[in-house]
This record gives sequence, structure tokens and C-alpha cells, in this order.
Amino acid sequence: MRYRRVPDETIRRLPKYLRALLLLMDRGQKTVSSVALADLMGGNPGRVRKDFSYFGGFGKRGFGYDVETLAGEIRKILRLNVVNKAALVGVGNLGRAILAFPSLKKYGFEIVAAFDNDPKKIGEKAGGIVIEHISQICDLEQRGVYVGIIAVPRQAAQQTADDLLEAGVRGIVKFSQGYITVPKRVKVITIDIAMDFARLPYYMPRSPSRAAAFRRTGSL
Amino acid sequence: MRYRRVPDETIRRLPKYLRALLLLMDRGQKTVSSVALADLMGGNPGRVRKDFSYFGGFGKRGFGYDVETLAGEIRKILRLNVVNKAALVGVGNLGRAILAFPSLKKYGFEIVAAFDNDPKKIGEKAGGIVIEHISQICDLEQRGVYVGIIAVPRQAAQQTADDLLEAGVRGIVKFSQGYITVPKRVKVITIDIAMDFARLPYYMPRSPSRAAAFRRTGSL
DNA sequence: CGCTGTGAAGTGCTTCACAGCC
DNA sequence: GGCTGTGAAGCACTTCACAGCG
Repeated sequence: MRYRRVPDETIRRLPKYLRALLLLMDRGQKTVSSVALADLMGGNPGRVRKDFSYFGGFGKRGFGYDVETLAGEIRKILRLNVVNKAALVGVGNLGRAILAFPSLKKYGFEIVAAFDNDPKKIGEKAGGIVIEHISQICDLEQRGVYVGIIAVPRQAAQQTADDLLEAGVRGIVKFSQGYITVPKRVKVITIDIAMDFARLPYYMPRSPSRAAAFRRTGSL
Repeated sequence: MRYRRVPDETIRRLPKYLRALLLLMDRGQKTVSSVALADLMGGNPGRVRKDFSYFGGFGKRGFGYDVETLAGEIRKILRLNVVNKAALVGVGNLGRAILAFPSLKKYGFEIVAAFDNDPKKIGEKAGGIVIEHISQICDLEQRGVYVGIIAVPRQAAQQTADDLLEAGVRGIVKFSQGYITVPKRVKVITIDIAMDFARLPYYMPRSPSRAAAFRRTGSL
């Protein structure tokens, strides 16, 4: 597929469209209009149509979009239509939470290996996976693993990234705080929930909201 | 403080500036230039200066920014300079991970109450907090709690939001999957790590990256 | 002289409005 | 008639480049 220049913002929304579509499928809804989708996602219907138009457009005029088809197309674009095997490094509290996180599987991710440097944890099982020693990170590529997940203390983040890349990983999800440097063709996604929390107080009203509590607007 | 119209994108970056500054403080660095900050954050130095200029500008010409002062100003803008008490609803795996998450405290958040509907969990301690029954969510406002954290199964998300708002909460961080509807003055931040994972395969190279593994560019 | 603060220019995303199909 | 697909207009953020101050 050759697409015309797709805005990063559009790519950022695709997973959210997919989430909405999965919800609609759960509800047994077969078809959806750009207006209904925009409503669910909180946005403009035109933007919904434009987002899909970058890939050629998936709808039928007069009908809307077939929910299942659209979900399939988005999965193809994002390459979630195949299983993406991942390796986790750092099996602390956070690592265990990630291993136990149910919805990753829904989006095609499967954590197939877990590494730690604590000798006491080696051989132990977490989330159905045997924990291996960090020194065993090598040839992840041969094991079909292209995604690395970093959940180590921040001092170890760079070393872990280097090890993962050396083992053949092509993309990284980093939960650790420290900064890391990687070759530019490797994509790193940083997840830090504190960054999201930190935006909240700025937007909170200074006076109570109870009075208005049941005048609802928009969905999230 | 009355600021001229501040872009949402700028607000979104403020927590990241703060994180970078905390790192610099750890390193004992007293002062920083817009170039150095842009370098750490991955962006343009002009943007750094413009971001701060929306609030009047915090630097000294010829010197740069005083790390500690700048961190303090950002905390004030984001209202992280006071303790933000939060209540967690849903003490499952995810809820416990949130309770154990260390860096929330660094940004001024303190989870002071935890609720669940499972009778077996009531009275139990998690993260140093006694778990209360959901029916006890009331007058959180009187307890000084303005932030609600939703970590319940998605079917219960809307009811939980209603309960939290009724109890006087003014802002919500939602980890649950379901959509919720709230009055528009209430800010809801949705965190779904699967959405971040789902962007990764799109950006990953199709061929191995090992060859280039040590030609590093940019920090994250 | 160095580095910030900022209007002005540039860029990219969003919204609009309507043509095009089903 | 209904709803998508899309060029064009509008808007917001980013980048530039230089004036201004320490």
C-alpha cells in the first residue's frame, strides 16, 4: 500500500477508532456513520472521514462504514493484524502489572519473554512466563520478537535499550523515567502516567462541580 | 494569574519540562538553556522559549533558566505546588499497580482513599490505605479529595464517575475502557496504554535495525 | 557577547461545504 | 435522500530571525 502523506495525528487516532469499533462490535452494531463515530470519540465527523480518506476511504456513500471491515482495515494499517511478540525487561511491580494487562492481547500483542537481573527471580513464573536472566537477551529476532518493553529503574534504561536493539528489536515501549538514545530508525514510545496526571489540576475547576454533575455533555 | 491564550500543546509539554528539570536537579545542574532543554525533550529551542513566554518568560538573557525557579513556576502553573489528594476506585491488579506507582508523589499527588465493591477486600490494606466499600464514596470534598481515579471494569465506569462527581470530585483519571459522559466543566483524562502500544508497529522498520544500532540520534 | 522573548512567516492539521455515489 | 470523499478555506501551532537585555 502506498498512502499519501498521513498526518501523525491521524495515526494517533487510529487505535482509538479501533477501540470504538471493538465496542460497537460488542454491542452487535454492524454499521456506523462518521457522525456516530465522531460522537463516540469526541470530534468532528469531517475529520473522521478525512482520516480514513488518507487510506482511500472505507465507507459506502449513503450507508456509512461496515464496522467489522473498518476494524480490519485499521488493523492492517497499524500492522495489528498479525501477532506482535514482545519481550519485557524488568519484572518489578510495574512489569508484573504489564504482564497482567489484559487488553494488550486484544490489539495483537503477546508478551512471550520476560527478563530481570535479580537472581532470585530467575526461573520464577510471572503471567505464565518463566523469567530469564538479562544475559539471555539475545537473538530475540530469532524468537520472532520485535517489540521490547522497558520497565527497569531509570539508571538501567539506556543499557536495556542497547541490549534489546542488539538482540534485534525494532521498536520499544519505555515505561522507565530516564532518557535514552537510540538510532533514529528505531521507534520509541514513552509511557509515563505521571505526565497525564500532571495535566489534570490545570484543567480542574476551582469551585465544586457537584451542582452541574448531571448536565452531561460529550462522551470520553 | 491571567495568561494570554495558551495552546493546549504547550500545557501538554509542561509536565515533560518539569520531568526534565527534576532530572537536571538530580544531576546538580543549576541552570539550563533553551537549547539544552530542547535537546533533552526532543524539540526546537524556539519552541521552548515560546512555551515559557506564554506565561511571561522565566529566563535571564545571556544566562538561560534557573532550573529550580523554572521547576517551581511550572508547578505553580499546573497547580502541582500543592498536594492533590486523590481517591482510587477499583482495587484490582491495575488499581494496586497505581497505588504502588512511586512517581505520582513526585508530582504532588497523594492517593488517600481506595474503594472497591468486593466485600472480601473491604478493610484490607493496599499501599498503606484501608480499602473502603464503594458505598462510602461520599463527601470526598470534605476530605479534601478533588481527583478521582477510575480503575474498575468498563461496565462500571459510568456509575463510578457519577458517584465520584456526586462526592465532589472535580477531575478524573480514567483507566477503564468504557466511555463515560460527564458535565463539561469536569476534566477527564483517559489513560489506555494499549493505545500507545498500538501505534508502535506502524512505525517499526520492516527490516532489522541491528546494523544501525549504534548510530544514535536524539534522546527520548 | 550570549541567550531570551517575540512578532512575523511558514506549516500542517482541522473544518467546511459540496460534489459524487449508493 | 443519505452519507461519504475531498479540495479549499480557516485556524493553530511551530519555526524563524532578530531585537532587546543582562
